[in-house]
This record gives sequence, structure tokens and C-alpha cells, in this order.
Amino acid sequence: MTGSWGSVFPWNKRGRSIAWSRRRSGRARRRADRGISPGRTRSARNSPLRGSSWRTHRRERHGRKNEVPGPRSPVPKNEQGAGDFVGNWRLATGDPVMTPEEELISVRKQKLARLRELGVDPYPHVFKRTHAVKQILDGFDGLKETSVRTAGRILSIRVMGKSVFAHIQDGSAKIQIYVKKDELGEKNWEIWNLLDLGDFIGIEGKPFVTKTGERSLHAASFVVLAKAIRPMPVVKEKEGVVFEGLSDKEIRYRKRHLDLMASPEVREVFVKRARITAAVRRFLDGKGFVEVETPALQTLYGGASARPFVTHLNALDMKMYLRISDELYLKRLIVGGYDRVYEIAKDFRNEGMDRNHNPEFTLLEFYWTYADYHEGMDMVETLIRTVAQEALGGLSFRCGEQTIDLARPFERVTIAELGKRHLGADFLGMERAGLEALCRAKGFPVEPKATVGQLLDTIVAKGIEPHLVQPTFMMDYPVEMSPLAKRHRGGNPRLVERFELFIAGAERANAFTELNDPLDQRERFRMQAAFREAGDEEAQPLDEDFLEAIEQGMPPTAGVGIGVDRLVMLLTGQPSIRDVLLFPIMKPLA
RNA sequence: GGGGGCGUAGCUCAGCUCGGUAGAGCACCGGAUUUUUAAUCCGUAGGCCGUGGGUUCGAGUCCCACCGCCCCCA
Repeated sequence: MTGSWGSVFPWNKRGRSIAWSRRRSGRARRRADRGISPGRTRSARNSPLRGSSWRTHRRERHGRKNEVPGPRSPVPKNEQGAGDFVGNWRLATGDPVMTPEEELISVRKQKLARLRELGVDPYPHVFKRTHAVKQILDGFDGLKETSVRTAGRILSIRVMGKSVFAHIQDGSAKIQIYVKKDELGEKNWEIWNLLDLGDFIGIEGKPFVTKTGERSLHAASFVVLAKAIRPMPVVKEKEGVVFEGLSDKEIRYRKRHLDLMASPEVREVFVKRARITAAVRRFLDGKGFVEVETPALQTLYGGASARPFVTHLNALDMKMYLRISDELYLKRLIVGGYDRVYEIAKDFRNEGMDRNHNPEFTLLEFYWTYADYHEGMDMVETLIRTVAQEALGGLSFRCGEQTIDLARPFERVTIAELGKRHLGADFLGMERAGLEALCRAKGFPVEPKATVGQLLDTIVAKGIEPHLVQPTFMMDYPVEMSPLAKRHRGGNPRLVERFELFIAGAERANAFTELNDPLDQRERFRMQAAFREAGDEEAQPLDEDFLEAIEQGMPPTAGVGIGVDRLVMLLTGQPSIRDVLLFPIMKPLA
């Protein structure tokens, strides 16, 4: 039994270490400097210079001041000396004092040691299961009277004297197990009582249904598989309502393992994410696309308007960038002769973070020859619908207050039309001054040195995008915003054949009829260089190697980029990109 | 960048308005309990009240700064 744990506790629960006690807050220190009695401040109560521990009053309230320290305190009073044994004892020994968390860990380490004393390996190498938990639950009726072996982490323990109910959870599900002292024997019963929430155990037993109707496992035997020495978050729930759990978002993001072990619905989000990317690959593979890998470390970045991360390659003593896009490399592969290629890759953009942006994110890009952006829209629409149906089995999704309907045909509408619809202005025909005036009239922020491209971007982002709730392809962008897209065949030289897909007010995809005219491409880079000189740090740098490839001849090509994180957000109903990234970037603590 | 909110026990939260000996539930520890399920009952223990400074006889509480997180806006 566990009754003897208290007697082996090697620390004093009362008082702090000397080093700790000697600390004083600035307030108390200043008072002391002025020769004023510290009074009843916390720090004064902590001070070794004072006669009694600041915790003494707690003991007095509990009426135990003169009692032996109690089962948790290992040193009998008569060994601690007379008088204020707490403070003096601390001063005399200087033993380190544990934080509450360290105490919890220490208790578990004691149990771990006891397990070893009993000849139990707390960390065996393997355990052969006959069933995952979910397999037992799914095949329950057929498994009654069959002895099964399964394993998992202990999530709850309810001790009923000489019998115990507990839940264990593996990667598939959780199941209740039932253990009786009489059936385990004295030694195994002691071992059982050395277990804690969070430990992994293996169980051998027969499925049965309790009198309250829960499908359970009657354990004939168990084996310790891994002893946890840290406490896990306590999760209590009844009829789906969680009463404890881990709700602190900061801990959830910083210590995702705790979030995952405590919250099945969080695990489910990432299972869905995996299903979604698998469905994307299936879809593209089925259409004859070749999955490729292009460099994330690049000597020159490009393919998008964004500031890059800069790094250094020691071997060549050379500045390098983390990619902001795969585009320029994938097009080289089209030049090289592949008809259809795609890549799902991490891209890195050195820009702000909010619920839609993480500095590293996952982007799907695919390119296929002899197609234009109209076919691109067809492909994107089909891909998203197919992926949603295959991965999640539905086409209707809650997104905040709105319900997104993917079954309905996605609207296809030009920027010009959307400008008239939502801004009442034909802003595509405007020169710089007009654009700036429009921004000011609508209350959009205007940088004094903003380029035409930046102003257009602001107008679209602030004036149009928020209105696009149901799936909408926004088409035909100004050339200033799209240096890699082909000019519009309609004859307007200021437009390119580009679309972006918006759902629930956020960009989900971006695509064009790819620019394959090498001379025009060079001209576009020059335009970007001018923007850069005007102060636009996101303007795209000229990539001579890429130009050389295009000069080699690139067939007509459609190219599409889809933000995988945002697609997952949409399809899993998560409001923040951090909820679909296992390890979002967090500022370090101190 | 601006505004707002939050930070108290391992977890979930009170306490702050109106300064006066830090609270609860769960977890932990001890006891009772051989079909419970947010088990229950009894008894303990467990806090640098985010950090630093200020005001005050006295600060978890009021003021300032900083750190971290969240939300809104730009």
C-alpha cells in the first residue's frame, strides 16, 4: 500500500531555503535600509532574521502548531531542536525546498523507486497488444469472454476500496478498466497502487459491460509500461461536458503534448489535417501530377511579395534565404519538360503574426501545362470540394457565425466588378493620386510613400476581401500586383490573368495563367525593382537564373497556390492558424 | 503600431470595486469504501498572487514600467 510514503519524504515542507529566505522584495529592503521595522510584509515573514516562519500562522489556524510535523515531514520534531524549529531547522540544514510541482514529481519518483524495489521494470521495452482500444469497443459483442491485451495512458482512477475503476486511453480511444484486489493478489495490488494519472499500462482481460452500461475491460492482469513523473492535466467530463481540462491557450501552444493528451478534439484536428493533405495528394496524383521537392534554402528568394528570412551557409560563407514560395523552381521544372508538378512545402515569410499568419506555413503549389487560369479555377474548385468530401465527408462548414457551402458553384467575378459592388468605385482605372484619395475616403491606412501596387493591395484587402464569405474567385488583377502572371488576353494592358479564391473573408488560393513571355517577364522584374527603390521591401527581386530558364521556352501553363493551413482552418472550423499548427511560433519566456 | 482584456496552488477558478492574517473544487498525501464513472465521505498538505518599482503603518487588491498570452483596430 501507499501508506508509508510520507515517512520517506526527504524535505521539510515548511519554510524556504536559506538562499530563498534571504531574498527580500525591494519594498522590504528599502524599509530595512531606512531602519524601519519590516512589519508584517510577506518578505519579512520570509526572513531568517525573524523568529517565526511566515507560514506559522497557517499552522496556528489549523491548530497544529505544537504537533509533530505530520506524515509528509520526514524529520521528527525531537530531531529538529526546540523553539522555532521551522526557521532554525532551515537555517541549520539548508536543505533545498521543493516547489509544489517538485513535490508532486518527488512523490512519483518515490513510487518509481518502490516499483523497482518490487522487481518491476517501470519502462519495459515492448508490449504486445492484441487490440487497440477502439478495436475492442468496435468489436465488443464478439469479444466477450475473449481475453484481450491492450494498452494506454491512465486518464482517471476511481478507487472503491478493494476494487478500482480507471480509464485508459491509447491513440484510438479510451476504455474503462476494472481491477479487483482479490484477483490481483497482494503484490500486484501494491504495484497497482503505485500508479498515477498519466502512466502507461498494459492490460490483459475480458470485455464486459458494467451495470451502468459502459463497455469495459475486466483486467485479469496489468503491466507497467511507462511511469510518468510529472502530473498530467486533470480532465473530468460528464456527458460531453469537460469540467477541468487544459484551457490555458498559452500552455496549450507551448506544451502541445499536454494539450494533446488532455483533449481528444485537439488530436482530432490534426488527424483531420493529415487526412486533408493525404486527400490533396490523392487528388493530384490521380490527375497525373508528379510530387516534387524544391529547395527551401535559396541563394535568391522569389515567387511572392514578402520579406524573407536571411541565413548563412558556412561551407560557402554565403548569405542564403529561406524560401517564400516554390513558384520559380516549379516553373523551371515545367520548362524542363514535366507536364504536371506539385509540391506541398513549408514556406517562410518574415512578416507579422496574427490568426491568419504564422511565419512558417504550408503551401501547396501545382502547375500544369497547356492550361489557363479558367481551368485553374475549375481545378481548385474540384480539388477543394473533393478533398472536403473525402477527408471530412461533407461540404458544409461552420466558420464563426457563418456557414460555408462548398456544394454551390464558386462565384467568379472580376476585381473591377467587386470594386463597383463594394466600393462604388472603378478603381482599376485610377492613377496613383486617385487610388490614394480612395483609400483616404474609405479610411484605409496610407503610407506616404506607398507604391501603386501597395495602394491597390490595400484597397482590395480592406475594401473587398472582408465581404467575400461564400467561395469567390476574384479575377483579373492589376499588373502592378502580379509580376509573374500573364497579361490579360482581353486587351487591357494593365490587367493580368490572375485569380484568388476567398472563403470566409480570407485568401485561400492564388493562381494565374503563368507569364511565359521572357521579355515581358524581364520587364516585370524591372517594374518590381522600381517599386523596391521606392521603398517597397516586399517587391520581388530579379532572378536571372529564372529568366534564363523562361528564355529557354515555357509552354502555356496554369499555376495555383493553396494555403494548406488556411484550408485546414476552414475545414476543421478552427478560428486561428495556431490551432492547426502543432507547434506555432511562440515568443520564448524570459 | 494603437486600444482593450488576462496572468493567484499541478489544473480550473474566486478574491481586486471599497488595501487590513491568501480561498474553493479537482489532482497530490493519509483514512473509509469490492460495479464506480465529474464516484462519495473524512482528514492533511500545497502559493515569490507574472517580474520590477512606487504610494501606504500595511498592497493579491491602488499607481507606473516591463514580460508573456488573448481579442479588437490600424
